[in-house]
Amino acid sequence: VNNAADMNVHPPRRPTMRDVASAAGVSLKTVSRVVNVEDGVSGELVARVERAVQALGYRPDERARNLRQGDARPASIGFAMVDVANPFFSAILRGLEAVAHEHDCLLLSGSSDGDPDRQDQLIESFISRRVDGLVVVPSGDQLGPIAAEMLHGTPVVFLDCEPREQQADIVRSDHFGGAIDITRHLLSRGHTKIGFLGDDPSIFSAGLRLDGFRKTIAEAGLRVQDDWILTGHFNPNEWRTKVTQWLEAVEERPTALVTAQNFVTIGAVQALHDLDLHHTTALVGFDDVPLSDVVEPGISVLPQQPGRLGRRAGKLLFQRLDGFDGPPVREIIESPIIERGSGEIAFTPG
Amino acid sequence: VNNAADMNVHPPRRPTMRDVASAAGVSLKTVSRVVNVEDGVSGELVARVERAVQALGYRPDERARNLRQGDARPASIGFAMVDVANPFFSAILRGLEAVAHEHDCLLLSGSSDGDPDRQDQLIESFISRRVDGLVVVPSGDQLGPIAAEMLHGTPVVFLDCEPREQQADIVRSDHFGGAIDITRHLLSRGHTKIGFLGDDPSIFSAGLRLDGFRKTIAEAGLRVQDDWILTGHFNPNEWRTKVTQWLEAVEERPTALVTAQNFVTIGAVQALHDLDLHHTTALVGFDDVPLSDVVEPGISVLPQQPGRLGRRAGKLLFQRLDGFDGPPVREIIESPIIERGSGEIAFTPG
DNA sequence: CTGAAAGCGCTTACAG
DNA sequence: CTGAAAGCGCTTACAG
Repeated sequence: VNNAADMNVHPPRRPTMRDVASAAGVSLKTVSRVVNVEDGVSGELVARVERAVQALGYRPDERARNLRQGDARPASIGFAMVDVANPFFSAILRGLEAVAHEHDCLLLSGSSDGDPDRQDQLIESFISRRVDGLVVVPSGDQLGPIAAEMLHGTPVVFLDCEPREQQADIVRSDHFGGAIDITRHLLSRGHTKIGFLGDDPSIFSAGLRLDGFRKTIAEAGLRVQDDWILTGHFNPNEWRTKVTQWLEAVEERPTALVTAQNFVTIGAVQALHDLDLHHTTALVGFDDVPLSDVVEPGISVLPQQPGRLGRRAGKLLFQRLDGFDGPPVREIIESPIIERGSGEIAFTPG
Repeated sequence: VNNAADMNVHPPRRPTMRDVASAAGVSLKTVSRVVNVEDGVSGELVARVERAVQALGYRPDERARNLRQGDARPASIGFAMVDVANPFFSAILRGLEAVAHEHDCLLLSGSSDGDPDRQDQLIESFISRRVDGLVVVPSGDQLGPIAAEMLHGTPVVFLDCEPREQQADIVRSDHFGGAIDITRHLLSRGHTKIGFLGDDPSIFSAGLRLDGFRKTIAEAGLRVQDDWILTGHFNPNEWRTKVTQWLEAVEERPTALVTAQNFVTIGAVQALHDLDLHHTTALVGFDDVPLSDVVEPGISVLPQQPGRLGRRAGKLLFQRLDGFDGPPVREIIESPIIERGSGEIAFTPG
């Protein structure tokens, strides 16, 4: 009782279940029962333990609990994405968060910045924390540590992509079909010189969108010109600069643009305005963008539904964690183009 | 060697350090040494252990390691915010993520949606995982479980707010001063009927911004009219509707608006366009918004620097975790207004 | 250079 | 209804 000197050492030791037990004069197991609201403890002991918990400010250590519990109830899931600063991903994250919260489960997340190595690190850090499940929007087409982890029975939902040779649940948009729709939309307005601006094609969705573009251009009997294709991983301001430089330098300037992602769309619209080309150059983008109906002309887009993607992926994951054992689910979400003006600018010769 | 039946049981048991030890014919401790790249192990044993690790696909359990290690190296930090779907917060998160990654540390995060109870749950779930530090943008002015946790020596950085009666590191924007600047900016253009649209004032930053607005209006000898103040927690579309209804219903319509947050700005700009008031109603917002220089008129804003806030908060937190023991740091970041047109619309009588 | 024992904070499986 | 023992997967502190 006279260890005041000890008690005042800087970070006062955090009370453990053992401390609560001795303070309440009961066994460890009794404290465990009370803390976990198991029944079969007399009212008096419950009260005594609860008083001790209060007095000491005891909080159970979830790591220790989880360590012994093994595969009781999902305690945490992990989400690996490209860049949380992109609203597309943060909206997915928000959807996942909501589902995880409903299941009283912690959500770990991180951005890979499109770097496959960084992604592998992320996934490994999730795995080393023994997450109960994973949702992944992969960078690159390597599965890295994911495949091995699936062998251990960890359910994985792939978002916005479709890994080869891997049986797993998938939720994604129709990138290929969407790119075809957008490209046809521009072709039907008379454009023959169409540029494509997008993420690095090593990202699954970006690659498929580029494929859809190429295929549609070729099918229209046009040639795909490589200097009309610009890809990379940039933020809106960087895209603005890139696109401006490109439009100024390109030998023959396209009369229409496909922008394959929200940051690209924002940068490209700004670049067109900077060069005063916004009323003559058609543009349709993937992803909706804030204020796109207020800009002149309005920005035509094929919107994704990131919040819905996130919630759906979360639902599927928890279904698996709940024991669902059916064949892999594969959901492909299509969306129609929203016409706001920029995509309906017709080609005018000369 | 003949337990094939056992091996095929559905989720094959994850190999532990003990499995590696027996496969390599060494002790637990030797495996631990190799896995943690401690020296003092003969080349031959290192090779044998590494072979076994490979063969079994062994991955250390970070929870168990962390449990025994106690306060060795920061393993994880937590970030509680209002809403990750808001780019302001996701940009902060991205900044924090970068710093956490530099320190090889896991970042946990979650959204409270402005609900203090939800925030307490979040913080408690972080604490029960024994995060080594916290970064918090609080909802409401209660510290909930944070204060108790700080007593245990867990460093906390408060972001974008300033809790009363709590010694802690703080990084935030100058909400009060910013609101004064914005309001004066509009007053100096001749406006006397100025509306304020913002987050629920129970959120620290929102409250301070409203205070700054009120004070400046009063100092100008004007009366603060309650029906010119609209607050709440909505997304851009909801704000668009709210603002439209409000502008249509309000007895005397303001000629200028202060929008205290990015989602509000987006919704309000859309509402002004919907009602064709955008060329006559002045508007200055907190936070920058995509495409704000492309809209007509351009949207004047007092930009925050969320990425910088996040990185700065992360740096401070890891400084504390590194043992820095100085007095609380208090950084207040000021920004100038970016004039793009909407804020410079002068009041025209009649 | 290598290892056997004890412990981190909790839960499981079993006794009484 | 209550508890003593063993264990989760690792590390620390100590021997040899």
